[in-house]
Amino acid sequence: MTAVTTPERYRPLPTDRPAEDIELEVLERWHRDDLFARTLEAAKDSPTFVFFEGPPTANGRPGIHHVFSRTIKDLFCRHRAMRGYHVPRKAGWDTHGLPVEIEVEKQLGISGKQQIEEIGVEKFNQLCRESVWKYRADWERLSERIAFWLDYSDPYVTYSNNYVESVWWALKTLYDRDRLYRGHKILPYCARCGTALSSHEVAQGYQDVKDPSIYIALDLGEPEGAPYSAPRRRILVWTTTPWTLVSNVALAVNPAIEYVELTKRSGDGSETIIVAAARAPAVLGGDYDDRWELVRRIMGSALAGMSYRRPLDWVPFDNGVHEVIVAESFVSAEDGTGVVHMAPAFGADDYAAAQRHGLAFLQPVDQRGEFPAGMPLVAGMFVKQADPIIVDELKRRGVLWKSGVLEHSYPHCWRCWTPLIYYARTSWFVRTTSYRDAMLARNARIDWHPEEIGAGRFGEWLTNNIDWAVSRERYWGTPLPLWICDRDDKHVDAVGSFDELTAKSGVETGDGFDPHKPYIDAHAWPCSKCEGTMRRVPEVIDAWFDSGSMPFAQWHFPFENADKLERQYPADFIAEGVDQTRGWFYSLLAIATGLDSSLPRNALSHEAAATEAVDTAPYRSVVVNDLILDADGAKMSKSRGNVVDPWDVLPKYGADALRLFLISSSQVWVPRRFDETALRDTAGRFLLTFKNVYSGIFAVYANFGWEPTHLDPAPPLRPALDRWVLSRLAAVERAANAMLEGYDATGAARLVTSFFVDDVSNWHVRLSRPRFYDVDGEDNRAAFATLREILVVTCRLLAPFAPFLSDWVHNEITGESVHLAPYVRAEPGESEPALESAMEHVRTLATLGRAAREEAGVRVRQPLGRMVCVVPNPTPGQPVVTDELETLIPLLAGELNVKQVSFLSSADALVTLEAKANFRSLGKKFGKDTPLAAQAVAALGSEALIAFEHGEPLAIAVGNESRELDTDDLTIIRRASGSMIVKEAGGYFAAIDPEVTPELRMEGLAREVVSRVQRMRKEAGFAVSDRVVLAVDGSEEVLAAVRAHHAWIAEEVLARDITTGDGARKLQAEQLADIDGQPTRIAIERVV
RNA sequence: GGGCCAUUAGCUCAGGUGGUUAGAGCGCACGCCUGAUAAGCGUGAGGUCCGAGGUUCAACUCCUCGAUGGCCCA
Repeated sequence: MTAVTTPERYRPLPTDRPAEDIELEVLERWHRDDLFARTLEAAKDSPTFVFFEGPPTANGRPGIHHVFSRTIKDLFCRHRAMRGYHVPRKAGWDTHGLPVEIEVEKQLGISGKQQIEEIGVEKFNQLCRESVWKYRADWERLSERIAFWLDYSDPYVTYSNNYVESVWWALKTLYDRDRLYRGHKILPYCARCGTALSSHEVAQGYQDVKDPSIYIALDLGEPEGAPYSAPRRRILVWTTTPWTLVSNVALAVNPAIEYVELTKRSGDGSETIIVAAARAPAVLGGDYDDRWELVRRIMGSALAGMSYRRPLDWVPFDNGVHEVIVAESFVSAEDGTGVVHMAPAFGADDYAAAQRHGLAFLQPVDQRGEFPAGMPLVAGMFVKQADPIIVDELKRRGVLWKSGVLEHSYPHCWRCWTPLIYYARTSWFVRTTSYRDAMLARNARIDWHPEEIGAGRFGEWLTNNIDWAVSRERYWGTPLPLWICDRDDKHVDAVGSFDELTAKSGVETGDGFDPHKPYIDAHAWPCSKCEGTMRRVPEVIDAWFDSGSMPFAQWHFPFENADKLERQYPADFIAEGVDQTRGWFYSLLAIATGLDSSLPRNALSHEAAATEAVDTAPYRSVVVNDLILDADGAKMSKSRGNVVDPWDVLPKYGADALRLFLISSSQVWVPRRFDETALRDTAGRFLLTFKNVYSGIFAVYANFGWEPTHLDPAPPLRPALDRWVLSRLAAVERAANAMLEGYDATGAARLVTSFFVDDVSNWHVRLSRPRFYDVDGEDNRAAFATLREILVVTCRLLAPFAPFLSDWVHNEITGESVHLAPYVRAEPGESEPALESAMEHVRTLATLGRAAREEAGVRVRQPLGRMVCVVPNPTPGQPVVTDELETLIPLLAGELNVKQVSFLSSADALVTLEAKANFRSLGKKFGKDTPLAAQAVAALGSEALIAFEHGEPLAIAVGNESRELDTDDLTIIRRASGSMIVKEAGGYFAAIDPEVTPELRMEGLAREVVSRVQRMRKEAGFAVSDRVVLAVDGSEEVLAAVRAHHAWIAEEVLARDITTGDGARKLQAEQLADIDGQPTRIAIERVV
């Protein structure tokens, strides 16, 4: 482009310039202009769109899946900001909890609570406090690099004093409402480490082991008011943990399962046993029927309420119901005997059943997992080691029915591989079950994406809600603000603020106060109800309670900022991964519902109109994304080594391509594979096309002198091609906006990108290319004005997905950032449905016409004479060839290089008709004979079908019967006949006359020559505006063609002079070309 | 161990109240274009719709069982 003399208004975007380069340039400008702040400032008086940032833990490096969820968050916020909303985005950090502790344990090379205590909680927590910031810089840097606009200047931090104080307020509020209580929780517990394990840890420790598998037979007592005097009746019970039999207090049966009572055929009927009917073969042997006789069948519901004698009587009962059979639906007939032994201290199901039935509670096992001194036989033994001794004792007592060994998967401690035991620990609970229905009602108002999670996974989870165990016997977390009297543990002080703590304990809570362990545990005060001392409970709380408190704790509510909370609650939108279903999505809802009217705008008022503050859930809309898998569909994990580091991907493809790929490859709630090849081929290719249209067409030619002025024709005065694409643009603009408002990012991204590729690049720009060359004509101005509008609006539509390139181009064209532009224009372009449908016709016909040319074997450069078209007519009587279609005919003729295009109202002249059976309709009439009927339909002739189409009856014979057909019964297809080459699809026909007349051939040769010359000009490095002289020598036919089209060729190749036949003439560039098989010498030279 | 979801062209994904012509993009083959050129465009070939049974005139679609992958729960 040496000849460019005008200054470059529009910077080009060389295709070899790395994506990263452009993005870093844009980042630099954002930084310089403080753009994020400016967008907030610009909308400060507008309605607020409330977004909650789910706080990440910054003690791990951010990965590709974080790029994914952060892209989702950013794009919807960005869209709403462009729609004119004020969208504050406060960052937050999740800084408490087990993951932090584990990270520090690793760092110290220690493991387990004992070793932590050896090091000292003070030091340990100090390290935790530092550890959470280990990767903070990485997070901030990555967020910035991927254009996740988030305000990091004043983040909420869950360990900060203000945050902890707000959480205390929430806990006390719950306590005062009787929604926080002390109970027991059965936890997987490692006796060696002395610690309960999280479910995540348990999942890591499953191992196949051999455990005893024993059946015991327990005597039934006489049920009160029994109608018969029974013999000795025993019920069979199965267990793999004999040691828990010491604590047996009840048996459970399923009320809906049938049980059988059997007696030995060889016996005298004085002894019977009871077992689930379905389990008898497994327990007694497949041939049990030979040896056992059925006495009666009993439903589980009838067994419930009976009493029995427990197997071991070593531990006395204190209070509670015991030695009774209870009905429980969790009992299955899949294994065992259909009768389950209950030890409420050692099983979650058992404990829950104990709560329901008021059962006794026996816990003769200490924290080391050992039976206490004083216990017969097993005193001081680790419970698992006591198993054989207990089995022997059962045998001695005649209770053991049979024993064996079972190999199964059992959880072990992932640190020391000690088998875990399920163990009742004192725990504090939020009584979520007491307001479960309110949570369900609030959930019903949440707009879930995808919908199924709200009703399904989350709804189910809420329906089966159990109380939330919020206490943790750990160190680094918000301390549970409860102080308990050492004389009487029913005396409890809940502390809801630091001032309250000061008032109670006298301690100063100003600067330097740290509410964490171990300092907080030092504060004590006299009990107000007795002589005792109030001491804090040792537990900290679940970190999910921290993050679920963020709506108010981020503002230090209720101690300050009540106005901010009022404005920024509830959230209009949140977005996180599916793993948050039982995590943050739940904790937000559980806490907000539990606090109820203690939070502003949080009343449950279903009847209120939607426009009012019926803010019944802490978030109105939630977008849930699924995992990112590796290219082979496997989960990414460190151990597999298939984790993708975003920092490897970003320099290669850029954040725009990465974001666009993640969003558009499939709906965000479907697991997606991360494959660099796919990224390159989809998002990368789209962005390349976008750059090409800007740089290779718009910028290059506009820089020859066009700029937007009043001289540009108004849109209604532009050619149909322009009006068509502007109409499409307006439609896409509307639809993309609607999709984003409905949280369908994938749909919007696909719509915008496919519009740009198909309609803009492949059609409008391709057909308009010659229009850009002649600077300053009316048509040229229309073409530029149209392309400019397309580019500007497309940049805006693309901005949420590809915020860098769109801004670069938008800024280049308009001088303004795209992120300050409106997503939808105030005055959208004209919508012209008739023109859009006419263009659909033309594009379909062009496809068919190309296929016909292909079949005829005539290249596009060779003009042909005529093309005949048929367009399907859904409304007979209305003309198919509308004015709009009429105006587009030249485009079709040009695209297919034919001289004349005409339309027929029916294809009858071009084709013969064939019929194809419609099975759906024929099946109803002919039933089993449908295949025969179909054959008869296929055999119908063209003439009969034409007659049928004109309304005459048509019948086929099947078997002996002849039946008349309806139009529904068959589909008529048309096949080409005659000399034209015909292609058909969906009722469209394009027929091309393949005859090349001598005249057409001359013209074809002339075009061939032009094509060669253009290529030579380019190869010789001439500028597009350079004038040349041209000399052609070769066959008479070629020379004749050149002479015949002399003027046209001269115009096309900018030739001042064309000479023919003077083979000796020497010019700057010369080439021996093959023009349609004829050797031809072509020479050109640049002239001034 | 229990529950849920997925499995469609070589790849990534659409789709279908059960009806005989199952779509798109990429890749591939062939061709076009050569003033977007380390670009652009078109045409075409690719599918026992995961497998096995069953229901039905008819199954890729419905039912049962199974395989593989993923998720959740224990």
